[in-house]
Amino acid sequence: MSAIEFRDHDHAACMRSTMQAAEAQCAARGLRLTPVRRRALEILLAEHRALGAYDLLAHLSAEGLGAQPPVAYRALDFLVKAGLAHKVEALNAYVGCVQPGADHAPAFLICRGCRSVAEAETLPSQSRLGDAARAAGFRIERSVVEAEGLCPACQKGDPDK
Amino acid sequence: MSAIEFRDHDHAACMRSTMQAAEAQCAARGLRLTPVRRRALEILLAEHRALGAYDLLAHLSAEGLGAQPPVAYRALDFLVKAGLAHKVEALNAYVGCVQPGADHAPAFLICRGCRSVAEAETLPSQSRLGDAARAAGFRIERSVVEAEGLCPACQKGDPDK
DNA sequence: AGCAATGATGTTATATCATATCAATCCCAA
DNA sequence: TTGGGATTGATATGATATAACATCATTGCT
Repeated sequence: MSAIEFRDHDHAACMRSTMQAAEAQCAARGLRLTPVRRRALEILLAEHRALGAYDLLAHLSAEGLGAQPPVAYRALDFLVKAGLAHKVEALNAYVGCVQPGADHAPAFLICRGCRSVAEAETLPSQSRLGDAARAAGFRIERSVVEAEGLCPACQKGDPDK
Repeated sequence: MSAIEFRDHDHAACMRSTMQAAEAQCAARGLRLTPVRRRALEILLAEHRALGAYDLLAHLSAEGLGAQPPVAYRALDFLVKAGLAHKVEALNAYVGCVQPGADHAPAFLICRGCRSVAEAETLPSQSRLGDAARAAGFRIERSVVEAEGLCPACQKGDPDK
């Protein structure tokens, strides 16, 4: 994997292509990417960071797109269910998915310096936890794999990236 | 690993030996296992389930061991820092550690039927996420590995185990 | 077009999880 | 025996999340 999130890249293009992919997904699956949902996704994708629901709500309400918590939570719920965003459990925060499409079990690298979040893939069934689950007769339905630490930029003492 | 949490076992003995190990740990490291902390750990170990901080508080206050949230959170904070309990991020809840001792990066199998939690070990550096981290130059400091699903008993339609 | 069913949004209120702060107390060591 | 650090008690508040219900929009049916 590439962890593009931690590297310099053409972020405008990155966002455009991700939004296009999201739209294609919704069209293909009959999901409605309404203005609030679309804007919520754009906000989540604006930086490769996790945003709290109330942070998102602040952005939305500044744009007149709703002022109460349920607005943000409903948009997040839709995006997460549609696989367009993920919840980062260790932060109680949400991040836009840069590979919308295939169902996937995401894994995150979370920088505690700049709060950037990079997404990788897991195969829980191939992990040691998968071994343990098989041995115990446990059926895994969803997995949460998150690592906190320091991204390359923050290791160099540049917490703003 | 054995996932003793999902199997019938002599739980009284299980708790006794875990509490002894916890005491030994504290003695060896100069930590004070005060009455509130000790009781909190016993409550967490009473079943192999995750308890919310306020669930724990309810037990404690029923025994006259404090009535306000900070009591529970302070006890949990101590236990987690001492490695005697863990936070289950996916549930915002806490579970007693059945292998107190060595610093470890725990991984959990969480049953959504009966809320039982089994603890396994991870080696994040050996996982695909570890590969991704190395490739990205990311330094992992802490990892969260949790799988939700159904334990053997709940797969058989026995949600009370 | 008219209409019903479903989905989406607006709004109020409240539930749940967690911490800041400061005073009082305990415990050990010098 | 007293002083400093850790622990506990108590009040208040902050942060995250959902329940419930009214209204509005979209779609599909006739």
